[in-house]
Amino acid sequence: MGWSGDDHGARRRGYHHGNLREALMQAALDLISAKGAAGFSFAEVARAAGVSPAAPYRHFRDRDDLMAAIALRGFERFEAELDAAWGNGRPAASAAFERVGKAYLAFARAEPAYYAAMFEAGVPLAPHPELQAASERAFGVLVKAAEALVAGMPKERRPPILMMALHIWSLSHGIAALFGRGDGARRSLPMSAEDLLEAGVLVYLRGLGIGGEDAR
Amino acid sequence: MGWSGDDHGARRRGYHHGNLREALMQAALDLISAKGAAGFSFAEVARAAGVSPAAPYRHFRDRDDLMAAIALRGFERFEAELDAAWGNGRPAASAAFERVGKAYLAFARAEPAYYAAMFEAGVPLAPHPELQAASERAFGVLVKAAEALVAGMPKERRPPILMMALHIWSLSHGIAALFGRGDGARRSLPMSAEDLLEAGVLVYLRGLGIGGEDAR
DNA sequence: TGTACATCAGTGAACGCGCGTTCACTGATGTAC
DNA sequence: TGTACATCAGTGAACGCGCGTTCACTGATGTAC
Repeated sequence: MGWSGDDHGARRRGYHHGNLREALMQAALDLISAKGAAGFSFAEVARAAGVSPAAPYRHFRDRDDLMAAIALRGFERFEAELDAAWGNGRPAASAAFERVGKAYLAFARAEPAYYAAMFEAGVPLAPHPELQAASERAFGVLVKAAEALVAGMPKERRPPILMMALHIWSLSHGIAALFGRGDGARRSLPMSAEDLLEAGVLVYLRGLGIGGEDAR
Repeated sequence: MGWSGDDHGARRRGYHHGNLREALMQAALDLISAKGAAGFSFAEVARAAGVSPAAPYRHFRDRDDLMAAIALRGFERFEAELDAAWGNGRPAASAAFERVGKAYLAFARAEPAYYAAMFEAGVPLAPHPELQAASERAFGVLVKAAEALVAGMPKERRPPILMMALHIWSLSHGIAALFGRGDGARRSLPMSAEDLLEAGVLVYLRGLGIGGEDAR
C-alpha cells in the first residue's frame, strides 16, 4: 500500500499531481465498479489516488460533488454512444433503432460505474442544472430516433413520440438494472439481455404498427 | 432523543423488549424510506428502536442480514399483492393483467423501503436460498398471468411465456425505478407512471397479437 | 535572461464522531419438581 | 401453589478504526518587470 494505488491519468510530477481531478474521478470509478455506488469514501478515493486526505477538497466540495461530476460525464458519454449508434438513422431507421438499444445495454455493461452514478447513486438532478441538461440530451437521442421511426406513418396513426421514447427507455433501463450487469447478475436468463431487449422492442413497435410481420 | 424513537411493534415491557426483531426491521424500513437503501447503520437502527447497540446482534448477524430479512418479507408481500391483484384472472385475463401492472407500481410507490431492499440494496440472492425462492414466487405471478393471457391463442401463435413475463417485469421495474417514486422523482412525466405502464403494456400485448384495436 | 513575487495545489497533523463488534454482566421469563 | 434453576434477551462500557473536515504550512509554477 502507500504508493500502491495506480496514479490514474497524468503521471505524477513531484509535489504537484498534475491532474488530480481526473485521477480522483478515475479512482472513484474503479471503486464504484468494484464495490457499488455506495462503495467508496472521500478519504478512500484520496488514498487510491496517492494523495493526502485533504487534497480532494481542492477539486470537489464533497463526496456528492464528486459523484455528480461522474454522473455528468457519464451522461455525456452515454449520449455520445447512443448518438453514434443511431448514426443519423442510416441505413434505415429500424436498424438504427435496434443499434441504439444494443448501445444502451452495452453502455450499462461496459461502464457499470458511470451507469450506477447516473441512475443508482441517488444523485439529485435538480440542484445541478448542467446534470439535468446532460440527462435530457441523452434522452433526446431516444426521442429523435423515435421521431424518425414514425416519420413514415400517416400523421393520424402516429403514436405520441414522448411516450414512445419513455417506454423504450424504461424497458431498456429495467433490463439493464435487473439483468444487464456483467458481474453479479441477480438472475439467470434464458437469453442474453440484448436479445431480450431486441425482442421486446420488436414486439412493442409491431404493437404501434411499425414494422409488423413482414417488414423489419 | 434517547427514548425518542417510536418503539415499533410491541410496546416494550421493561427489561425485555418483547419483539425487538420486529422493531428493528420497522426502524430500518423507516430509515430506508427517509434516506435510501444506504441510509442506515446497524447502530442507528438500534438507537431508533431504543435499545443498546449490542442488542441487534441477538437477532441479526449484521447489517446485511437485516437487509436480507427485509428483502425477504418484501418479496413475500410483493407476491401477495400481485397475486391479489391478479385475482385468478377474473373477470377477464386482460383486465386482471392490467391490475397486476398497477399493483406493481403501487407497491413500489407505497413501500419504497421494501422495494429498495429487494432491488436496489445490492442484496445478493444466491447465498439466501429462501430469498431467491421468494423472488421466484413473486415473478411466478407474472408468469402465471402471462400464461392465462395467451391461453386463448392458437398454440402456434403463442409467444414464449417466460420472455413475455420478463418483458413485462422489466418495463414495470424500469418505470418504477425511473419515475415511480413518490418523493424525489428524478424527472417529471407528461403522464402518471401508472398510465405510462398501462399504455406500454397495451402496445406490447397488441404487438403479440393479444387484444388488438377492437378487443377490450 | 534573471529575479522577485503571487498564486495555488497538495501536505500532514490534528480533531471529534459514529460505527461495528466484544464482553462480562443482569434481570426477566419459563419450566421442572 | 411455591421454589430453584436454566435460559436467554438486552445492558453498558469499552476497543480500535476510518471518516470527514480544518488548519497552518510548503513547495512548485507562472508571471511581471
